[in-house]
Amino acid sequence: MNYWLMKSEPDAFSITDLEQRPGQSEHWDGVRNYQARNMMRDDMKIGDQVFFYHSNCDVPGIVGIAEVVKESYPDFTAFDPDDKHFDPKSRPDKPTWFMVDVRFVRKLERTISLQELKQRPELADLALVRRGNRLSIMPVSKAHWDMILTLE
DNA sequence: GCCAACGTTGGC
DNA sequence: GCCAACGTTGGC
Repeated sequence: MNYWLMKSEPDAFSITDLEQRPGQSEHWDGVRNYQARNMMRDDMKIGDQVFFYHSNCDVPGIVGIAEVVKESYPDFTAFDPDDKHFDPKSRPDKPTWFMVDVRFVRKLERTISLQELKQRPELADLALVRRGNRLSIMPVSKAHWDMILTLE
């Protein structure tokens, strides 16, 4: 089993939004970065655990846990000219962009803030806290996953 | 709102 | 293939 962290702006889609979706699951559309796409397309498997991270907000940090429930398939929002994430280069017969479905598992008892994660020497090589990192999806080692949960 | 740190685009 | 210009991300 693999572990991941996925960023979302809570104004656009929050952990509470996921919790309130029918079946508490949602497709993770809109990823338009090749590195992130490759991880979704090639490496994210059913049952993988995901830290749900709120970015671009008052207190950026990890707020909950989700789980992969459907492996990669074409991101159909790329085909829709009216969609914010429309990409004319991605065609249904040859899609550029992919997504997975995730399901709500639980909220953390409290937000584990980015500031707090940065202060932990054990997490110094966690991709999230590395300088200049902007990846919206990144792998988390089991050791880091377990360590982060002890902070809860 | 600012701006650093990227990634992408396109002229050459 | 290089690289300047531009757009985006996301913390602060």
